[in-house]
Amino acid sequence: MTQAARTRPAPIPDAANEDAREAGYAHAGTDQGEPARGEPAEAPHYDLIELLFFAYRDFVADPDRILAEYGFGRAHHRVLHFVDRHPGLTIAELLDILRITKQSLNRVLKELIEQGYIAQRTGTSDRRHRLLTCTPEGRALAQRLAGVQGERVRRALAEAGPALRDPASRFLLAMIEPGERAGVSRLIAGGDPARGDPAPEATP
Amino acid sequence: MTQAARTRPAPIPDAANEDAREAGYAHAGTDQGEPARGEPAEAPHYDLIELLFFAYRDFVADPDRILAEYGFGRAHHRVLHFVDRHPGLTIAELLDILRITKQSLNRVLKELIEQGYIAQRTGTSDRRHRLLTCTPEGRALAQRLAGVQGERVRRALAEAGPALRDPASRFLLAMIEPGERAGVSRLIAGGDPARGDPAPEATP
DNA sequence: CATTTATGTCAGTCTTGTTGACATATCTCA
DNA sequence: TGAGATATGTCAACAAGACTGACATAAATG
Repeated sequence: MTQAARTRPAPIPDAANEDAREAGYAHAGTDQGEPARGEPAEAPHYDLIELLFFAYRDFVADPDRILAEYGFGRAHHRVLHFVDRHPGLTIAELLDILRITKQSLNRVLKELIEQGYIAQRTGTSDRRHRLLTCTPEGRALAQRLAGVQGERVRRALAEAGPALRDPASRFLLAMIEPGERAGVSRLIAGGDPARGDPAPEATP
Repeated sequence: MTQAARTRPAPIPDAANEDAREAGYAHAGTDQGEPARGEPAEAPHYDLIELLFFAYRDFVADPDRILAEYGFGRAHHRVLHFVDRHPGLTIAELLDILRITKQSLNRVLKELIEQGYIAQRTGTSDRRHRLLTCTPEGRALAQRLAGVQGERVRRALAEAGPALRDPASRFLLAMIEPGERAGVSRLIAGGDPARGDPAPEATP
């Protein structure tokens, strides 16, 4: 057993310390402190804020376990995922999606290439470009990872109601920076990340 | 300008490389490859998977900017947030919420205490416990951080429809590991993280 | 009094992000 | 054609935040 899981067995602490809540600078529950007379300035949606934290925490835990088998991390996952979803992606496009520096990207990308999960080709119309694609191994891993995440989503919708799919999507999209939403929508719709048009089906 | 934002100005790449999609191990869009005859084994919900990634990315970007002013990071934010929400929280409870090691927690917690954002008291019924509370400064910072995240949520609901609040909550809750949901629900409802009952209002 | 529990701490490692500087190949435009 | 801009690659250093293992102390508990 690792140290991350402490000595205590229960997933939720079980110490029944009745006095633990004699808070000093206390406040609790629904009272949110008046911000400035006049405007009640509604309280933050603490429920959604925290649900997003916990949901994301569990959402990435599944892939993390698989990635550990390969000696990879989350950074590798993101690269593999978007390259799998968008074969022919360039470095610049990937940088734009991931919002990290090219040095950070290069480190993990180099490993994925060296270990045969991603392949590079030189662009033909612009030979400066490096077009990234997954090898069969990379594709298999990417799909295994998407599999466990998709399974969590599938189960969530099955349990909470398939009707939630659309509202959940719309909420999450609205949580994205307004200026980015169009690009993200195109990307998710399978569109070319570089342009506005739909995905040109891979030429066979 | 930093290196993270590359030379190219556009948020979405603008190179019109028409040939970029002559993929090698190509696949695209909706075809998901047959998994094993018999069961069609529905494709993963790539839309929700990716929306979660992008939404979370922007969701944490707001606090990150504020935290940088104080020389703090995301780890400090999480600690501050849950201590603010649950005054009198113990170390063990916090470890259980955050799912990190005590060493990791201790590093950031020590900084928050030394710099006067969080205060510690010894438990009275169990003097081994350290009951954590925010100082006024800690509370102010915690609320400023919750403010920007709450504002994003508020705007999302205003734009995509207030009716989404409940469906979004239910979806996110369902995305959480089943065994954890009850505890998370209690926590969010303002309940004592250690027990099953509602929050004992802070004794004045 | 022995053991367990809650917490603190030292020391080292890993992943993944950052900055700054510089190199190379290729494309574009005047 | 040649000057610049663009796309990529790379070296070196650094920081945050996670991890591991080991050990120390105080307090509760039987």
